[in-house]
Amino acid sequence: MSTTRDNPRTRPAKAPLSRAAVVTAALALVDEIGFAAVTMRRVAQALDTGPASLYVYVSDRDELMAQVYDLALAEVELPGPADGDWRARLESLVGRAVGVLAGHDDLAMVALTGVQTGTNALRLTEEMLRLLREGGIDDAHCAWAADLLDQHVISSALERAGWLRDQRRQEATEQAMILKAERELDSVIEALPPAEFPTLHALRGSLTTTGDSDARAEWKLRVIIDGLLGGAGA
Amino acid sequence: MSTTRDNPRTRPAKAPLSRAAVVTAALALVDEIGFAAVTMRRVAQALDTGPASLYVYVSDRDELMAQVYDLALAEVELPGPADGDWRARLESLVGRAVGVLAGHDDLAMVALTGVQTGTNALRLTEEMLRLLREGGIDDAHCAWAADLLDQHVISSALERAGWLRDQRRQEATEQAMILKAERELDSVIEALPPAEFPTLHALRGSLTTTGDSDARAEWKLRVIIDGLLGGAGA
DNA sequence: ACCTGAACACCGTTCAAGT
DNA sequence: ACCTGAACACCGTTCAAGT
Repeated sequence: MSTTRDNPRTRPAKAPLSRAAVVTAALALVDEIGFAAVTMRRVAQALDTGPASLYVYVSDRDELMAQVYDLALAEVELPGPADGDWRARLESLVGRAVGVLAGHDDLAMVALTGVQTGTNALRLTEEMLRLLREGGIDDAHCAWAADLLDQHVISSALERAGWLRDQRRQEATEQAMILKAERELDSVIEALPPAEFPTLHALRGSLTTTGDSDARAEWKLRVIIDGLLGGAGA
Repeated sequence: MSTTRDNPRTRPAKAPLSRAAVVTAALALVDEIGFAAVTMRRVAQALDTGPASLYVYVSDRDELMAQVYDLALAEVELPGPADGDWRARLESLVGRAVGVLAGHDDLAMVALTGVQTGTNALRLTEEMLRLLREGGIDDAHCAWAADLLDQHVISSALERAGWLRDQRRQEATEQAMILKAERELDSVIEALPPAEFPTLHALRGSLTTTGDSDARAEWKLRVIIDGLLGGAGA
């Protein structure tokens, strides 16, 4: 595989370094080797240069990853009239954001460090707020509601990314044991003293069935929107 | 400060290494220098030993941090009858968990890597599930509800930890400019084309007032519980 | 048998020296 | 003026060699 990179036939004649090229290469690497494994040195290597050269275009690793995060969010298409009323559109928007982010390993971790102010992040926030207002959510609460939905997007994306990673690893090892993590939690609960943990024992079956992470994320989103409409949220 | 550690008068005669000692030292370091800055080497240094010695008691950094996370959760007191009905107790429990975790910098990041199966994490989950059932939440949905509440705890703790960090840094530099991040977001929105981002402009005031992170976390929690009671959650 | 010094294979970031 | 080789100050983890 290293021969492919070095082969002048498969590599473009020139590699005109630029901020966009660095960010694009980093996103491709996230998909290839995973978020945590993307280092400045590896990004540089992918661009056939030294790590020091990257600092001409990005100030540090965190800033680079923030750019990568926003580039990924460009993949999220805003829902249109065909997606239904404001609530259906909001659910579409959130679902797509989760899907896109989960498709780039743990990239959503970037958003945990603070509010993202990239163009695409703002584009999604704008649409989220617009739909919330259309749904009659109080102006005073829209910001908090968007925050809550953002946290849902990030958490669900990370959960789903982890699930996908496990899935892939399982495929690679061809193990028949479906969902190792599931069985692990099951046995942990089983070993707990029933007198102190009666509820965990009673609900053991439903606690360890984590397979349908999609259905769960959608259910959570419905709960949040219901809450926004029903109680203190309005 | 380094003289204090080396001074035999202030240091116990022996340092009997153990798993508990390693975990306790690591938690103290998280509070002192922050989650990201805690390395195996620094933990070893705090215990007057070499980094290799830690691997007798923990298998790697992730496992150590999982232990530290669970040790921190021991600080969370379960609500009692004095805290009110199931809902008031649930809100207390969640609020305390957020407070405790936020008090240890970004330690909550540990919980993003997967379901935590430490004793204290399970103790909190047990109580959460018990209260949800007492509140009449369907058995089939309790696991998902606890998951949603967990995500809220972790997200809110990280948000609050970041806010506390900014606060501390601000005090240290004695800067009068209150909440730099706030003003930054404000100016970003201001610079946005109003035609494309009308809602962000309209809600600019409420979007950039992030000060009361406590009130916001409590509002979000109310929304979630309302949603659990009102709609698809029941 | 248990512990650990020293080493291995990495990091992010800087900056003087080159073009 | 712009770019980058080489270096700096770190990492997590391993393992052979000591006690």
